[in-house]
Amino acid sequence: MAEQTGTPRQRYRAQVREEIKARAWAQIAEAGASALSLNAVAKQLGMTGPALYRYFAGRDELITELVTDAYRSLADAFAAAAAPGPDPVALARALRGWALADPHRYFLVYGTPVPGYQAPPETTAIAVEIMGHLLDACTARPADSQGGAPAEPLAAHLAERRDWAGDHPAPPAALATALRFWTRLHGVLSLELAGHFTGMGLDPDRLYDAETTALLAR
Amino acid sequence: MAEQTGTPRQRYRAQVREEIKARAWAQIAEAGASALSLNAVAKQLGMTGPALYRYFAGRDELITELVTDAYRSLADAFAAAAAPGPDPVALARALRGWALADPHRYFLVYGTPVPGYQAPPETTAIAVEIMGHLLDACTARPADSQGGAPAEPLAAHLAERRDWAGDHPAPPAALATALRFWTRLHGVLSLELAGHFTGMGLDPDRLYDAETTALLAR
DNA sequence: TGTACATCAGTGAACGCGCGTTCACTGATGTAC
DNA sequence: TGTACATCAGTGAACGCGCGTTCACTGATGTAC
Repeated sequence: MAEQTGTPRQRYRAQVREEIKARAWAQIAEAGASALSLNAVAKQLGMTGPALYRYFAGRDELITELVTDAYRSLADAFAAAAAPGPDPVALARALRGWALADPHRYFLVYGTPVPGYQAPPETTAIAVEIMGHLLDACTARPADSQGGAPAEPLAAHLAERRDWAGDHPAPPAALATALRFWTRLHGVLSLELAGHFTGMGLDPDRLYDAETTALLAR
Repeated sequence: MAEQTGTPRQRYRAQVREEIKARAWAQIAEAGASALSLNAVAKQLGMTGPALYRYFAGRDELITELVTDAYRSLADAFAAAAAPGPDPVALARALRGWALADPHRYFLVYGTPVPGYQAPPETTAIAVEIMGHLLDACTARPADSQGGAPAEPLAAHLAERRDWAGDHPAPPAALATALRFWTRLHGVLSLELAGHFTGMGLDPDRLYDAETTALLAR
């Protein structure tokens, strides 16, 4: 995983940084992001608290790095899912797989904003990358590939504001489909991960599949 | 608002309880639920920390009460929206109005679960009440009122598991529509409130309206 | 290959802070006669 | 109406705790000659 370049000391540094982040994730998984404590992470690594300041400027920088990594991991998951060819269903599965693999990672990115903290600027580029894969898949659909005038009002709005699409040449119909994809899958996912379907006695798997299918039936 | 019954002391107690909760909400709105501090709330009320223990057994009980109140307020908002008659659009507007009026209240109910804490049992009944209004509105739609065999696979699943609907006599088609309503609107809302559309340069209002319209076009 | 030096990971003590919670108490409010 | 008593809201001190962060330091690792 980690690059094997640089001096021994550099490699050691990189390795310890990764270990710190791994422990931090474990701690977040247990008690949520707001409970992340530098001292506790250090103790788990057999170090004292101040030692971590050799690797991160402070708690905020650590969290920032974790958020960026979380975004990055979703982008990678999408890239892997898109590798065989453009396929919305593969992306839908990848999104859910990514979310279920570590719910707290999902929440760190898409859940309740951490108060007083805002995502680092790099995440914008990664978000564009993520949506890029989705737009690829949608554009490849015959139903969305036409560049003609979109029948729905939403597409008109989207034709004006396409910053989120980067410089992707997707036609308005594909933009609309991609966005619907995004909001609807997150709708099921966020309720599922927050445990609301368990309380309702429903099977999230079926609901997610149903939404995916419905999206493509258009 | 508060009942004017009971002895003066009881009325005073109820009043102070309400004040404590109001301050707690303000604090949650500022820094999130995990930052809620009894001492800080007490200080804002011109009291010392231990005084709050006359009113709540501890921090957990206070949060539990806030969660219950949050659920209750949504149920009330739905009841008010449904008063003129069954109308899905009115409920959709009520949901968004409720969420935007106090995003942290939304997050307390539908956002990242507070670690180590789980919603009190009363909330289940309120959730059924909330879905009841939604089911009323959907059942009233001609498209969903038929009791015939549902065309979609989702409706089959829903016909089996209808605990979340309480004893509501909604036909499977209405169950499916209500659930779609619920997940799709939360999809837009949760992304909106977490600030993801701002980052994308999109107008959440338009997206929400589009989803509402699409849901009824069926 | 050996020695002198520089780098730097990690320690331990200390800083000030705020947290939830307990306890014995004061003093005001309400009640009973 | 007045007095004796009970109730109970709120205080102030104290408990132990963990937090993020700083600082001067030790001692191991790597580098230069």
